[in-house]
Amino acid sequence: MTQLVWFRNDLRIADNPALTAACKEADQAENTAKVRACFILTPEQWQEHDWSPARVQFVITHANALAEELAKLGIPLAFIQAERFSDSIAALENHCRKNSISRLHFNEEYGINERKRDKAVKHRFDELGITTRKYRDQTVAPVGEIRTGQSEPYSVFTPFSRRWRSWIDDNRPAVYPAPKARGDAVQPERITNIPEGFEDAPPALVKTGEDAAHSQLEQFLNKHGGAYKDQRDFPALDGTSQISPYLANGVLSGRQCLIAARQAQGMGGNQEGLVTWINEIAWRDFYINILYHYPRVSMHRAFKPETEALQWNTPGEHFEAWKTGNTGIPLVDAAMRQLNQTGWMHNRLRMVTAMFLTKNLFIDWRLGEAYFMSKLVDGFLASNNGGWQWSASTGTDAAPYFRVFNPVTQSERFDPKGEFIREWVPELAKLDNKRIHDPSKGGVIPGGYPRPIVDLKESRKEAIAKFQALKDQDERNM
DNA sequence: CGCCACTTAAT
DNA sequence: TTAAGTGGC
Repeated sequence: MTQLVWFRNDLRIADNPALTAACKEADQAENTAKVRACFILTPEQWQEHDWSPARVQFVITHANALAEELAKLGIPLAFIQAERFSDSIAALENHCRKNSISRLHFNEEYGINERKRDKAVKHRFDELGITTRKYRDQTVAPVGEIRTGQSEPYSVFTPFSRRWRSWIDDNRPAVYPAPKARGDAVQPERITNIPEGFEDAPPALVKTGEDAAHSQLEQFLNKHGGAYKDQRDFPALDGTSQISPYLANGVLSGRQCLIAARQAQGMGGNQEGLVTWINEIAWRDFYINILYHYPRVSMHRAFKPETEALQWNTPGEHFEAWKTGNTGIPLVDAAMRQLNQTGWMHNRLRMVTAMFLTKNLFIDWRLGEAYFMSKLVDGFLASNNGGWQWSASTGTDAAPYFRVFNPVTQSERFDPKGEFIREWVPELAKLDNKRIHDPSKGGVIPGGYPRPIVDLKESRKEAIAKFQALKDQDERNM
């Protein structure tokens, strides 16, 4: 009787329902019952899902750290090589045979390919007589639980979040207990090579390991949590939690974040900041639920089907300028350079750059979504897709199409002294606080910095007209 | 069915 | 302040 925990998007020991359950089942069996673990490397699949080198290196580093910590508990973690999800089924089967596995435990993932893979594994393992058990781990309120009065999924955030908060008050989620040592420590396995194509990543953004993740979380809640509401929109400030790489790859769970934040609230301090931050955890749960209820969003389809008729511009020089941070709009360029150089972008700037690509350049949101994934260390399908579709007005709870961020206005509001711009677009560093937001407006543009590649006013008007035409078309069809 | 509220922009 | 719009109660 050996239990196998299959780690995927949950690279942690604490608060891990699959791991806790496997250990419990082993404890209830005879003395010799063992717990093993595995992680499957599927680099070709990662490539296909646009995983960034930064993310792959983060995952490998943290899988190694996980193997080390599990080894101390007497739980050996095996690394299994498979190119794609479809190969991982046979590889897993082979591993289970060699290690006389009787039960397989894993936490659910909600992308369409992940779901297909898990279904195929269950089907095959049913034939083999190996029990599979899956757990709803990724959200604070188990995915699918939060529904309207008519038991329908929510498609708008605000009512979802109200229901979510009351669910939490009623259910008081707790973390799953971390398992105790199950015997002598074992020698940990280790991945030593970075898969081909993922070698070239920016330096690691955060420290490695679960302990480091928890310190980062605690430090944020204690030092910056209270000011979060007022500071989170200013990219030059250290106002955000910076835990997204951990969260996106399961080194921290949403539950742990929520419980830690509520604890910090209980200890006094500014409540409003933490309320706002908890709302961000709700956004994450919301988008995971959307992915779960509407699989089309992970099949490159718009949440609002009628927006599929939009004729996006062919991506050419404009798309290149956006990617490389050479649009002539300082805040957009600063943000894109931050992304390219660090694998991370401030959240407000994700909205600003996404709106600029989809509304001002009128380039397909799918291209932006894929580009972000290919660079972000915290690239997470549900949130990235949700955010892009929100910005493009093709998604749930979309920004009304006539509301287009003006990137220069955003710059004046959220980087008033141009500090963030100066850091990432050094050629503009000498401009004064007024001119730095739009150097093309009067005066000489510093050498090498481009003029804006589009007219903001004009392009905004055109985008709104295209959405308006779509709406008129829709009404004629009714 | 009428109303509230909205990761907000433009005025 | 208002509102080119609208989901959910």
